[in-house]
Amino acid sequence: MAALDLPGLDLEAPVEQVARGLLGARLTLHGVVLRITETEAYAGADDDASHARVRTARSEIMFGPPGLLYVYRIHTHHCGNIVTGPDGSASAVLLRAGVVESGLELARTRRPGVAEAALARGPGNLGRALGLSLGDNGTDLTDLVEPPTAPGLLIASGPRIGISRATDRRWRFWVEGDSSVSRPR
DNA sequence: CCTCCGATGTGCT
DNA sequence: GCACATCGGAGGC
Repeated sequence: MAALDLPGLDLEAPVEQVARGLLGARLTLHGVVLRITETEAYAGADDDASHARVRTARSEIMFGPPGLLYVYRIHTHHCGNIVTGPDGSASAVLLRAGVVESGLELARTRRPGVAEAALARGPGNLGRALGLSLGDNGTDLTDLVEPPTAPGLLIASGPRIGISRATDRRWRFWVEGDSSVSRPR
């Protein structure tokens, strides 16, 4: 059986399917519980927008077993992904936005003066609200992710944001109408 | 070793 | 719409 066995959420399924399935899931990290509202799927060698289009020290984690945390740095921010797919295949789901359901005070401390709905809006802001750092790379999320409990979410999709290659894939997914979801540029 | 640039966000024009 | 912070990673030499 898979390293990460979550009811109703098969992390070894195709990455775009997992990205959809993670909407409404809850992630607990560094004192904050986040309900995920926006994700993006990234694959391996066949995805020119993915860090794993080439296998390097940075992307190595994406080739590992599902359920691990992949953290990368972009400019002044840290972004978090959940590794998916069988061990040996490269794919991950970028966490783009969420709603802070617990640990609100802590998240506010990390992002002073920011409206509640915007605390984890955008991957960099989400990482900050969760207190992510490169040291979190490789964290086993097995006991830290709870699959969605409320089925029937209205899910929308569109092109991924901020990439210059493989822009034809509609691999960004979000909960329609949720105020925490980020806007395309 | 060196140069270029980014799965971002904010602030200013 | 555009500049820019800020530094690790990727790739060139």
